Amino acid sequence: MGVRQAQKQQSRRALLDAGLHLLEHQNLSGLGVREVTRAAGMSPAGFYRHFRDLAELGVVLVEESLASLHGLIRGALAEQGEAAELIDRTVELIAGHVREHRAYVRFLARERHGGVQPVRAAIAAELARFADEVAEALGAQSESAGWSAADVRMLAELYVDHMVATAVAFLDADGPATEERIAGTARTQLRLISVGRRHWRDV
Amino acid sequence: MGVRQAQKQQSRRALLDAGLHLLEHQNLSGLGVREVTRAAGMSPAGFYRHFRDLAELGVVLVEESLASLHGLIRGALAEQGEAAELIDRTVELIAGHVREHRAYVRFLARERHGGVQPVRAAIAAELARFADEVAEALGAQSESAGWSAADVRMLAELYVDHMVATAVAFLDADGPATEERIAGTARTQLRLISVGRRHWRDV
DNA sequence: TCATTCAGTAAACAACTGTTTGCTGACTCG
DNA sequence: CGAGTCAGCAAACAGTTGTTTACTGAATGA
Repeated sequence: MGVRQAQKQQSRRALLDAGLHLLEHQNLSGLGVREVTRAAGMSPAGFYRHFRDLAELGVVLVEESLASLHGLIRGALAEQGEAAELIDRTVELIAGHVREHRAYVRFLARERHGGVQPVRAAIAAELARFADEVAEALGAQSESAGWSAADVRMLAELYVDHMVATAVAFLDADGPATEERIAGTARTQLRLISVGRRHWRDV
Repeated sequence: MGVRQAQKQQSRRALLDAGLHLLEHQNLSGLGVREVTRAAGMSPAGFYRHFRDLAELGVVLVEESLASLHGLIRGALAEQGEAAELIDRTVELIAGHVREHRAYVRFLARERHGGVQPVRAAIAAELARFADEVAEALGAQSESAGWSAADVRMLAELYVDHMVATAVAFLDADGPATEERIAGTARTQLRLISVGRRHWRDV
């Protein structure tokens, strides 16, 4: 890639970073083009060399956010071991992810039901793909013998929803103490679901 | 109440209604004072006779939203009967509530993690109070014998989170078919949790 | 009845906003 | 080298914004 392209990419990155930073305390629908370019050290007109809209910038941020989340899910599904310790590790994985990608997670939580339709649609589509992935992994496990595809799918959705809810809860933790309380709650809830799963066919 | 006060209340209502209506397709942080007064048929300056801020208006909307949700929870907890049919009725209750209070539910979903801190805090506080209420009701049930207070509390949080997630899912339903699919998923998930609850102490 | 209160107004304020325009100057490539 | 590309800029556009000001006129209550 030439110097020209590299410089352009750098500016684009600056815009995305400035946007992500501003969105930590603000909604996408309340963000302004001038605000972003100012924070990125660029003139307002420059923005349009990279994005048509702020919505377009938002969609790119969604893709980046969910790419990182994707890694998290892959990691959690790849784990092996006893159910209890698997749960512990999953929750710790989520906590770590939130610590490292705080801005992305906050952005996702804020815009998942936010006022910008294309962004909302992008998030919903990606989360649905995650549920597919989790469903596939669950279906391959021995505990799912005798489960219908629909039931596996709803279990996957329950897990994804719970993961998102837990991540969002971690966001608002104001110290290690509350963080541990949230982790404890999440673990117990996962354990409850796991018990339900084990006795699913005894009804 | 005198004619004077009644007229003032009416204007206030008009502002709240206009705000709620505009917030169906928009974020609170993207809303403008002028926009609201225009929709309410009032001059911009009139707004300040009723609210200091748009955030203040938002907090009032939160209180109204959660007052209606409160009725829903009371209703669900008061239900009696077999677990399976109880679940069916609860999910139907949620679906009905979303149909009747669509704008309020959308507003809650949007601002729960939105960019306006006081509104976010108000929602979080009210949801925590709901969890308290649910926890109390659960603790009084015979199925909770031998459960620690902390475990009952986490179960209550799981139920509240799930209720909110289900309500939000209903919002995006684009027809009776998807609505029924969402209801089905919610029912199965609740059934799974209920199975887990029944076998909680067998671990 | 008549002074007082006060919800709502119109007008003005300075400070923004998104977007387009023509331009410049550094990179690209034949 | 020299023509062409194109990222970023300054300036201008016509609107919009939140908030304050002094005001009006209907409801109030002695």
